[in-house]
Amino acid sequence: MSLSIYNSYTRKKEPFESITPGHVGMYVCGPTVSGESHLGHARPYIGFDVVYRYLTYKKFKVRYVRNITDAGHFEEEGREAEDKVGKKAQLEKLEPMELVQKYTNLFHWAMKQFNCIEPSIEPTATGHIVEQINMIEEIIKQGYAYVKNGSVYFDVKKYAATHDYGKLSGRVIDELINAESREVTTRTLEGQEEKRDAADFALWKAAPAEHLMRWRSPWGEGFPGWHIECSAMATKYLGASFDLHGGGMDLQFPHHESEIAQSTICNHVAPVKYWMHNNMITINGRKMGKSYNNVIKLTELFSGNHPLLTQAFHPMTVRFFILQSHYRSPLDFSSEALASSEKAFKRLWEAYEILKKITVTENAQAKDVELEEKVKNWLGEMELFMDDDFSSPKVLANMFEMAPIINSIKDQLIPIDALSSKTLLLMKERFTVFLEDVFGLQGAGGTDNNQLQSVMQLLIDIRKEAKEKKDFATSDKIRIQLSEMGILLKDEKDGNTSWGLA
RNA sequence: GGUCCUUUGGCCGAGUGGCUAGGCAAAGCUCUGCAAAAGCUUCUACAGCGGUUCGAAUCCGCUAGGGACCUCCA
Repeated sequence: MSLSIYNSYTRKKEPFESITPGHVGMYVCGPTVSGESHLGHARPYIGFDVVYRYLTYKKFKVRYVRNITDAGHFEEEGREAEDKVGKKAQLEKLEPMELVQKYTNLFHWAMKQFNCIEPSIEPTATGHIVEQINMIEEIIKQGYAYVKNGSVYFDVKKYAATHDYGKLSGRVIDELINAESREVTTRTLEGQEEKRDAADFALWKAAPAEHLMRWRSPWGEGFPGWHIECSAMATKYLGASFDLHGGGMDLQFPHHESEIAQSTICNHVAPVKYWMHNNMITINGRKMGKSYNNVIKLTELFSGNHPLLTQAFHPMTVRFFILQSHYRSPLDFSSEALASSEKAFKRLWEAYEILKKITVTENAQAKDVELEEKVKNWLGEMELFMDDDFSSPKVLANMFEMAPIINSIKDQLIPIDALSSKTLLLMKERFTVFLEDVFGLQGAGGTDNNQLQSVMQLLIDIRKEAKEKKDFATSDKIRIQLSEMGILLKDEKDGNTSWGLA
């Protein structure tokens, strides 16, 4: 019953032992709010939400920190950022915080749609400029950074001489330093000529005159480099050394590698005990990303308004789709795959709804010992699977094994006393814990409206009367028209009729 | 060019030495006024070649395909 986590740093599954017993410090790289979140972004936030939920279920007190990257050179697509100071009226100018606000709100909205629990602390980069400057000063003091033309760079070569730079991402330092490989790349790096070495990265960048986001620093006006914010905020809220750091695989290098270097120099200790990296969501086998021009934004996904989508998808379908694969495996998106997840989720959730309604008699013994054992085994495995590096697909598979049993109990194909009352109660409890508490899933339909319930019951009664009178024209009219409205009637074995959203 | 990963049935996806993953789709059956839902059954795959082993989808090698990172990136 103890949790193991695959640590990207050691490339091994390791037993999870938190630094402070009973407590976990967890940091996840949050969004850059210069644009709208897409399906690819959904993976880490849902994946680590499940990690957070599971740790909480395991009785850890978790401090979950997820930043908002709101500092940098932001421009909105289709809106010119050029801002010759004073030439335009205040309101005509692009205000970077306007973008930040807009996309932060949108991100929060999406997280709510996905039923992701809010982090304990959601610090912004712009709110921690002082901490970042302090950290950079400390790195300079330690002799691992140098100032050039108002910018500050981290001295990777010096750091690599005594530290294992490149270990997390499996990089060979010599290659990075000599950087011959860069000949292959097409893009030229900004400020490259200022660096002592190509592998060095910026801690602070001097702001050009037209740059809107700028802060005063000991080195002149500028803005923080991309990597320093995470180091500064993680240190501030989780301490020099904390338990878990999560993010997408694509952040391993250079972002997380640099984070390790900065924090190690400042705090004289490795910042993170367990590094976790989720794999990418691909589309036609290719990573979803801005530069590939293949992104599906979350708003498009929820509305179905995208050429690659055949329909709209409910956030819970997306959540379920993501949980159906292991977080370290690549996950290929297609409208078809998502549609199949939608059906699967609906089936599982309906079985769960039925399970919740099953009345358990007290202290009944199992009549079907073989089935009893199977069910107990499936239920017992669920936690073991999650303990094994969060194997959510296996937990779901076990639940699907039990779905036909639940449905059969309802239809009395399996007598309720086949299973002991103890096992039935355990099944109810395990389903609730895993589906709702750990996986954070919710029913997709809003069918719990009392008035709607009453109206539906009335229609069902009328239809039943019509059927009894063999007035099938009326009964079919009710069924077919409801179906056109997206409501499905289900005639059940016992003569009752239930309904649900299609 | 370097580093690393990956290739599972019509589709999506678990699985790392021996035992049915699971889902979707499809087909048949049961139930049903018809249908849907539900239940039962069928579909038994691991890129290719070679090796290790009593035994390999699972380990090793080679070949072929795909991908990620090396550059903003979840």
